[in-house]
Amino acid sequence: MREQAGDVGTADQRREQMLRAALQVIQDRGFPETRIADVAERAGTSPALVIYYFKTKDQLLTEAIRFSEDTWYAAGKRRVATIPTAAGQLEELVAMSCLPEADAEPPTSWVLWLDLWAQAVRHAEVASVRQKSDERWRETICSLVLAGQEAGEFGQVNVGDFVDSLCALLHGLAIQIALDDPSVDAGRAFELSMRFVSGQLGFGWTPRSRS
Amino acid sequence: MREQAGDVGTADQRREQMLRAALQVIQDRGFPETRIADVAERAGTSPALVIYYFKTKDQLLTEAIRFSEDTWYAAGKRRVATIPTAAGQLEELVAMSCLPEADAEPPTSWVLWLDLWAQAVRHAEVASVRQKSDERWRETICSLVLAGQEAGEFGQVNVGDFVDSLCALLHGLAIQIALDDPSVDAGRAFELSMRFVSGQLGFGWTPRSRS
DNA sequence: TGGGTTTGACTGAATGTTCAGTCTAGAAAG
DNA sequence: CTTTCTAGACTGAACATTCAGTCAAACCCA
Repeated sequence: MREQAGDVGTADQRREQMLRAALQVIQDRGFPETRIADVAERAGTSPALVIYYFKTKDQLLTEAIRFSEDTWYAAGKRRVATIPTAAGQLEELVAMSCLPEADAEPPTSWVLWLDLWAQAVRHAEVASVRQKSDERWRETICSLVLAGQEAGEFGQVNVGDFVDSLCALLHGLAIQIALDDPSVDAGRAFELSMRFVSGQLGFGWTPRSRS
Repeated sequence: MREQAGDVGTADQRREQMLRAALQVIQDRGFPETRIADVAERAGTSPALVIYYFKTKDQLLTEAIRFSEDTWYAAGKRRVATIPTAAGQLEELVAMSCLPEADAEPPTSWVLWLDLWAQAVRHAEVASVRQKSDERWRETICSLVLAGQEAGEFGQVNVGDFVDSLCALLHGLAIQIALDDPSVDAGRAFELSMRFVSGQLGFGWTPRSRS
């Protein structure tokens, strides 16, 4: 096997390159309208090669979504790890699901979620990706809140109820953001979420500048 | 034109019949996978006839969604009108967006919303349907809350913030319900929503039996 | 070392299917 | 007889997938 330093032609890298390309296409054409040819073009290869790596279009798209979710979750974990207080961590998570990131690699945007949800209805594989992703996310928040409660940062609310409500709220706001709704932009969504969080958990919070 | 009493062949009725058929197909195939032939079959006619009534597939689907939203909104208005207190009215609206209806004609289900959102991203016409529908809904709740506040039923929260949060929450919960998420079923969604509402507006509320 | 053989990455040109939309003509109503 | 409505057959384009093979690196064995 080629193990040299700057080698960009490895199979794994090719795969990932295609997954990224797929995500971009999904983002601007939508999941069901995404053509293999588009992905190939974006990745600078031929349709046949895409099929060579992923047996079917379906597999390609499903893996792309999974890839996106995993990356997003990993980024969340990483960012939270750098923050000391539970309140700060929670704020960071809320920020992640409200405020757009400049870096964005791959660009896990809200639009993708809309497709994810719509596909999950009929597509079992996608449904399971979503389900797992959601669960993972909820558990992250859950344990974070519990830690905050033990540390005395947060009041004693029912954690299960709080987490489910917060997640629903964030998803609902994500829809507005994704669709550019004039009444709720990203900043507003962030503020509403944080007001909910601080109100429920009983800690003080005031709007600051965006990071 | 035929104006006789029991006539089911009128153009308008034909249209509506097709719209209903379209909604059913969208529901179980998804918006982008809905074929003219499916709709025709469901409506018991030919594809050509469907095109005769709606010039294009796109127009058919868009109108179907609009039809669904309008019907749903009208039903909401009607139901709310029969209830005296603002708190009761609000509860009814929350129930409508959480609890499944047996009658359902046409079956405005959550699944449809997922498609609506996903389509709205790229499809301007659909986006405007969604936008208007959302706005209408928000205004309904808004004026309802204001009325409740004047009547002294509700406390003095910022109505704009409350409405946007509630709508987001309801949408987020709708996703879970639509996707049969094990952690949040319809009943739970209703309870979480009502707890939020009563908490924010400061009125007493305890779970009762579903209507 | 050098020949042959294997293997993985890759491609361009088919293939076959699926559909939206058209065309033509027949039925029904007035 | 004319207008409105309806259907069956058809067309043309779009697209996923297949196929038959090319090319080059890697491995093997004398």
